[in-house]
Amino acid sequence: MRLSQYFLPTLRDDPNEAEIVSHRLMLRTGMIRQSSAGIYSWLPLGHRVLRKIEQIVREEQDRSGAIEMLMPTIQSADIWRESGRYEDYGKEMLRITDRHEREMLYGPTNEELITEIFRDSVKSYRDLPRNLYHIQWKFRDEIRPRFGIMRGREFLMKDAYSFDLTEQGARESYNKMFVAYLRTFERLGLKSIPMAADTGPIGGDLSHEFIVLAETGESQVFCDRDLIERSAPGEDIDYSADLTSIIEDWTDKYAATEEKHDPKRFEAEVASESRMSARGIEVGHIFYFGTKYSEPMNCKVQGPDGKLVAVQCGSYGIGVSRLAAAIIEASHDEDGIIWPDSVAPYRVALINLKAGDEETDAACEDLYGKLENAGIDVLYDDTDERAGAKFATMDLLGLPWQIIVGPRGLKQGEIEIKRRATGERQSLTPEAAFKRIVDTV
RNA sequence: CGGGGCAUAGCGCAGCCUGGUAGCGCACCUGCUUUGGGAGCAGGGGGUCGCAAGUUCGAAUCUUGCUGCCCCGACCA
Repeated sequence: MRLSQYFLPTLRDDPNEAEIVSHRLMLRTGMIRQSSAGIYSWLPLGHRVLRKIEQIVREEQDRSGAIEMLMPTIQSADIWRESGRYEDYGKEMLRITDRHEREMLYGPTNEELITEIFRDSVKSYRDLPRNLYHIQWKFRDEIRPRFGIMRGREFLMKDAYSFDLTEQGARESYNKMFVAYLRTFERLGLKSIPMAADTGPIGGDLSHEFIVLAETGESQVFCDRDLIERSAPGEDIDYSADLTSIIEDWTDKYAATEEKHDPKRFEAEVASESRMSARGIEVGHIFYFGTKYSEPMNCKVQGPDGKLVAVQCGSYGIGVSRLAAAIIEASHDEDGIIWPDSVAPYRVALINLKAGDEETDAACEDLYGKLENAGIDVLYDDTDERAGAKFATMDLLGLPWQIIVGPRGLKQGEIEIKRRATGERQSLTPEAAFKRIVDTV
């Protein structure tokens, strides 16, 4: 993409209303614009990031055996009456009346809808287990939206729903999602820690929040330092195998959010040098809820013995739009964003230090064409801004690599590449620079 | 929802107290000079001063009502 042709309204100053760093940077880099309280438009740059995150989430869901679909944003109140949640959900649910005075709502979640679909289509245990997911916009009319995209009212969420015949089966489905989440967050360049969460009326040990560590995170978390060193299972993970040992490995150390923190247990279980207190952001939540919806909504299948049984269910959320902010919270410096390679809106910033100079233009055009042909996303600053302004803007945008081309270097037959994360620079011939970048993909 | 604050150009702000031609910085446009870390000079464009009513010869400024947004708290992917 040529910057001269792009839509990238950056801001030099911090907007007054932006309190946290991700909100400030998202506004300044022209990723988002507020539309009303807690509701945002995603401008081209932000949209690219959102799509990249979404794609990684999708790939890991697919790998785990979950099946993608798409449910609507608007739902009928009827199914929410069936589950009994229509009254329970309160004012957080945005209620809408259509022209025929039918009661509708903008979905804050989809348990009811997926349960209705499933019960109408599946009658036999032979069609279990299944895990269905979608990536769709949700709306929760938060009392106080804040922190930009981080706690907006409208947000993009991946939500998966598992259906099993037995509790044991449900536990296996749960474990698959657990592992898929570890892989997802790692691919997004984040350190995530699963923490036991409230299980609600069902009880048991099957609910975890996935917390990303970031200095500016909104909740206080306490854990064993060992957990930070763990890495997620590799691509070759076999989801049909027993995953219990992996889960145990990740849950045998102390980890709790402020709400569930027990200082006495913390001190008893964790050696003082391993005790860690940090800030975190909740980016995922998984839980098993058994027949909470299948029972009242009559979602039953015939078992091998011919008897009807209510299906065992769980649901699994990832805040896709929130992740964009969480990644920035976890990865930035005083100059701007530092995108992990996997979600960067463009991999390379190509900086023409003297647009209009024949030799410089030619060198840039050549590189730009080669990079594009190699399938590498490149944002080419072909404007006639001054060098300093270009550097500042590109540092702000935080693309992983900068290729800096100017007449001075070209006289020696060299251009410069810079790694945004470290600031490390290297002078190379254009050919070597191209090869260097291609090799990192 | 309780408490606090703000609303003047795309962004950041001054002007309001003490009513009288709407201003500054950044951004934007034109020209000249400049050109490897947010350039300089000159010229220029852009504002129903959140909305409505009131007071007044005259309201960004005073009064009342409303709306929007932000911050703190309880709640949350």
